[in-house]
Order: sequence, then structure tokens, then C-alpha cells
Amino acid sequence: MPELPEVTTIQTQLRKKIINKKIKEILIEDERVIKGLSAKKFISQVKGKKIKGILRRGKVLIIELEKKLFLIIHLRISGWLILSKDKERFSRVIFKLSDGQLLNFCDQRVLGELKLVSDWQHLSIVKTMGPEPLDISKKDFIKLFENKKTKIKPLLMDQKFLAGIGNIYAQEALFLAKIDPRRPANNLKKSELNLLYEKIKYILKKAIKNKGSSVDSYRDLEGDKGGMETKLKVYGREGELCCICEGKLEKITLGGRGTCFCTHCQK
DNA sequence: AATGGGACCTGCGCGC
DNA sequence: TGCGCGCAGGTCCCAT
Repeated sequence: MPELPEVTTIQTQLRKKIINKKIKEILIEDERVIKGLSAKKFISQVKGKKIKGILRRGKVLIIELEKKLFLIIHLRISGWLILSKDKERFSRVIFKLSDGQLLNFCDQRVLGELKLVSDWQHLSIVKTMGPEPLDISKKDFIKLFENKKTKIKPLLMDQKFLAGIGNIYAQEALFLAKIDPRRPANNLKKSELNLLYEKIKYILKKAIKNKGSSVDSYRDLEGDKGGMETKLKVYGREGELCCICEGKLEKITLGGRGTCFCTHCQK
């Protein structure tokens, strides 16, 4: 699923390819992805605007247009963006750029969303969002866990707690830190929190370097698969052997989400 | 405060 | 081969 590393990959590629281009035309194949205003109004507001910048907060991608207008993109589960010459298989909205290229907003399951706002920092999803895991200091990170009785894995995925971590990297970070995903957060030792802090940073950076994980249908801006999914140690590997102890990896449900881990290594 | 479930949505993989 | 069912998951919303 698109989590922080996948959204960052798209952000970096968009910066190189679409800044200062103009959006000449918009084709809406499926109106359901446009939220908060009609397709007609969406088109009239975006048409002719120049792309000034590409921002990211958590899993939210923000495209800065001229005249204080921001195009907010949330990929949710199965959304992705592809820059190409032709329409893509799951294109829901297509932006025709001034250089002739098409920026396709694709989304197999139609749960992603596009919005227009004049001030992205006032979006409720942004206002309630926790700190960025790659920016927070170790001291502040450890503070976050005080009085949190929730199970550690659903907590890491809570966007109000920490921004940008989803089901893949929560599982991977906990495996690397050797922490059982069911542990109550406030019962982790300081040394375990230290290690978790390091492993979260490590796994997110590694995933960014590899252009994300292509589980499900995620593709980067060029339509290429990420390179990270083969490097995942536990996600989606239930029944396989743990790469460290060679025990069988187990799958449980936590907070309604599938969770794979090693009962022997993760304590 | 924390947890659980449903809704949104479609394609895929499985069992028969 | 083909059908139908259930699962996958990010976020929001409601109920307990």
C-alpha cells in the first residue's frame, strides 16, 4: 500500500518531471474520486494552472498550483500516479500537461481521493496528524509512548500518533526491533524504544532508496514496480520461515489488520 | 480512552 | 472451465 516511502518516491519523481508545467485539460473518468466539489467545478478551477511545487505530509501528497490553490491527493489503498503518453488501465482522472504528457491518477479500488483547497494545513487530516517519523528526535519519539496502553502495532499505524506508517512498515520495523506486535506500548523498555526508533528510520529510508514496495498494484511515476517488496522480512510471509531463527512466521489480526511476525524472535 | 465493527470499493485467488 | 465467495487495506464513523 502506498505508505510514506511510496508517496515520497512519487513526490521526488513529480518534482523532477512536472514542476512549471501547465495543466491544459482534465478528463474525469470516475467522479467518485473527486471529493468536496463537483467534477465540473474541479475542472474549471484546475484548468490552465501552472504546477508550482510538490509537497508531502504523512501519506498525503500535495500539489501546489498557482494562485494559492492546492490539489490534495490521497492514494489510500490502491491509488498511484503514472506519467505517460497514453491512458492507463485504472485511470480515474487524467491531467493533460502542457508538454503533451498525461498525469494519470489511477486507482483500482476507487477509494483514493482528490480535493482542492486554498490552505492544506487546515485540512482535518493534516491538523490531527502526528509527527513525521524521519524528522522527530529520539527524545520526542520516546515521549510519545507515555501513557499509551494500546497495542504497539496498531499504535504505529495510527496517523494521529505518527504520520506515514502503514501495515507493511509497522510489521517490518517491529520485526527488526524484535518486539511482539501485541505488546502494550507503555510497557516497552527504554532500550526497546531506542531500537524501535532506529529501525523505523532504517526501514523507511531503505524503502525510499528502493522506490517503495509494490504489493498490490502500486507503481511509481514511471509505471515501474518498487524494489522493496522482495526485501520485506515478514509482511505477507506467513507460513514461511523466519530469516533469523528459521521458525515458522505466524499471522494474526490486530486492530482488524493482518499482522505477520515471528513468535520466537519478537518478544 | 480504547477497541471493534462496518462502510467505502474492486480484482484476485481460492475452493468446489 | 467457471462460478461465487471472501479477502486485501487506509480512513472515517459509529457503538460499546
